Amino acid sequence: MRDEEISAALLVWYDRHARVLPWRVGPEDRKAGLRPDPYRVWLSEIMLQQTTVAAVRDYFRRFTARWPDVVALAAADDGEVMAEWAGLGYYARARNLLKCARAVVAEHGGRFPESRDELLALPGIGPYTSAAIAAIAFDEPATVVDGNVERVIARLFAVEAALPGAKPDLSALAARLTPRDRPGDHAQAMMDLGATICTPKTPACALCPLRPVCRAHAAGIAANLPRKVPKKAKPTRRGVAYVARREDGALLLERRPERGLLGGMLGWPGSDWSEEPAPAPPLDACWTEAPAEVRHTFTHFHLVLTVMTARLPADAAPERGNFHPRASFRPADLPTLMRKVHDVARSALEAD
DNA sequence: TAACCGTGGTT
DNA sequence: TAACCAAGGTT
Repeated sequence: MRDEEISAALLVWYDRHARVLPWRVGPEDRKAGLRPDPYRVWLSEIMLQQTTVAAVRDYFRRFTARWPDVVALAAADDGEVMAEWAGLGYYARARNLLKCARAVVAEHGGRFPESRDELLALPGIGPYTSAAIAAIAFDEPATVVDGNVERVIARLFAVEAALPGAKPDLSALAARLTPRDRPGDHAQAMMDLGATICTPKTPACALCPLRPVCRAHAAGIAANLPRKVPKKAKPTRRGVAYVARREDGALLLERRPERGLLGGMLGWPGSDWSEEPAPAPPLDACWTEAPAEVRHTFTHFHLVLTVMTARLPADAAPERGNFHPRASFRPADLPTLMRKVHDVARSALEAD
């Protein structure tokens, strides 16, 4: 079967089985002339980087309700955007989201550029996202290659070389299938197929529109592709977090540095995270160790945090951090690790 | 180039 | 339960 016929079969499947997503214009509406809002396409693509659709849904709804267009987002307060992103992870995305919105306003008059190269020059937009926005929002015949597409292509052409080394080969093969007509729907169809049929562990080949032309299925090795180089084991680090509560209920928090882990997010003052962390209380007080530890796993290490709590007098003067009044403190504004620390500390502070 | 950067669901 | 995995980008 020719490449064009494979693409056509995929679009027929997509017309019937496309997922309904808050940021998507479905195939019927698309063919009727509707186009998605580039702002919503961009926002969804940033949120979806290494993140599942289920996790993104509510964040997308809250962001678009609060900041309906790129001009509004560009004018937003940094802390409010970081708080709204809290829990979604990879916080550099949120910092770059603001940089990008402000660049679109300052350098492009508040409208997203339509070419892949101009999109690629914006903060937080890399090879995948630039192609996705160009194809989905602007109908450019850009080839979109994400983890789904890599998997679909590796199986379709039975590519046995391991990722990430095989990525250039997979991209070249994916480019052969990119149609001049409906490139955006083609990209979304490839990703929907990978997410719902051509899944990592046990692909539903019986339901796949490309099964008749899939070389991995013919060879009986679909579930074994794509091959990947094994990942390194995660080391375990330890640390101490300090939760101080003033008489009036105010809590001592500090804004983390822009760069690095949880950069730009609110957190509890604490030690370094290492094999043997040095204690680093933010002020002299009667610190009590909480009865439970906090365990959390990041991308490249496990973390075990000891939680220390203290009650402070009204005139306490900490060396680090700022007091946040009880009325305005929301655990949901914290990254998940810090939320876990709060849960443990609250139990300890209330368990008199 | 390879390390860094979150989190929650699935297996 | 531990490993795997998800619409990657930056340095």
